[in-house]
Amino acid sequence: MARAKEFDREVVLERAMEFFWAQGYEAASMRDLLDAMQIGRQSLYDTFGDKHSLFLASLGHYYEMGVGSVVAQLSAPDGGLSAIEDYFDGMARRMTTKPYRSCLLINSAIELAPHDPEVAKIVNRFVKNLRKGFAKALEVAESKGEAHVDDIDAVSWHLTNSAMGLGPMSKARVPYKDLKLVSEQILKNIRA
Amino acid sequence: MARAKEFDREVVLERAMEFFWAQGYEAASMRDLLDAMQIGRQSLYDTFGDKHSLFLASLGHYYEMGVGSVVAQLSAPDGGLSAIEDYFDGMARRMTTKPYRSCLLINSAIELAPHDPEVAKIVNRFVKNLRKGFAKALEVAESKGEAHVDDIDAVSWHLTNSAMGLGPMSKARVPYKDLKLVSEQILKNIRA
DNA sequence: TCCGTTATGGACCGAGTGGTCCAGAATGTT
DNA sequence: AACATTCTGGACCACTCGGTCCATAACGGA
Repeated sequence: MARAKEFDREVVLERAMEFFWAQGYEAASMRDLLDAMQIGRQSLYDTFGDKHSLFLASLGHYYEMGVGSVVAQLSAPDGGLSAIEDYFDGMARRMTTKPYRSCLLINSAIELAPHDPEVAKIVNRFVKNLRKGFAKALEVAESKGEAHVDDIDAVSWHLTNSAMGLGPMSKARVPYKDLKLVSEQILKNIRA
Repeated sequence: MARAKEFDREVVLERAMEFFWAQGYEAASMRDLLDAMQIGRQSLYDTFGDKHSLFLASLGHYYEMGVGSVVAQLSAPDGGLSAIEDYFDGMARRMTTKPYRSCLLINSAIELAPHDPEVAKIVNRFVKNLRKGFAKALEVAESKGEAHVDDIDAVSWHLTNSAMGLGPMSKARVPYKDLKLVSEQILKNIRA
């Protein structure tokens, strides 16, 4: 054996993810990416491969670190309506404060999915999981008597669509005040 | 006077718009753009200025030719619920057939608005107009007794959010069948 | 201590970018 | 017919892109 890596893979991947999230794929140049990751050029190529592979790794990291747990909370056995409420209000609040970034997966859907089958696959899987999460939360809500949903399939798709809408809305600079109205209206529609 | 232009400004602008629509801003190179527009290099720069100006012109053209009339139909005095229904079903159908392109303005919101104040302004104006269109359609629907809307502000924002959601949804390859469910559910929520 | 292995970062590469320049062709006016 | 004006398209520019190469430094094992 010989010299050990001077950086932690997780740490620099996190930085890459942050940078892609803030800039988008095309707009993020490898040079700026290197700066942001605070890592040597060759080290990056040795560790992650090319730009596209690095992006896929970042997307994976984003899912595991961020979205995964949020979606999981939708399926919590004690969740129901409040889980859905938390999801939408959390999203609305996150998108309209501090770094003003919408969801990396939604961004990727728009920018890359049409030309990039691998990204398209990941995004499609995310959407399906999100819908499943909503469906589960609706079942729980129904069993708790919080809501009466006649067609869980239709309503869960509708909720998924509403979640995706928040991305473009925040990018269009719609303020939290109005996104809050959206979130409340969504809840009102499914409440018993 | 001298030689007349060999092309029609509207025609080549339409082609540019189509190309930006299909490719996105960054992914559309000037060389490919020239091919698509079937125009000489210098002619383009003389007529439209640089790439960014050409894009803004394309976006304007998109609004005037496409979205403008669609939004206008929402405000039609005999519209009401059916206008809203037509809007969503039309969007869902358009996004999931033939060239599979979502709305250029939604795409631009994601790709450019964060870094491009001019685009952000246009997108923001579009969103506000769309919301106004929905509000008007809701008023008409109410006056016709098709729906009872307690909070037009909240519901029109909700509809706007749902409309924006269709963009990412279609890019994520959600099929028409499911988008149709979304569209129906939206209507169900506001029907009396 | 010395060797083999690995990480490192700057030099470098070809390709492609948006944009400019200019010689020449095409046209309306006189 | 001759001129002035304008359009046209290819040559060309500086620059940036993603990616590779390589000499050197840093380290672990024997």
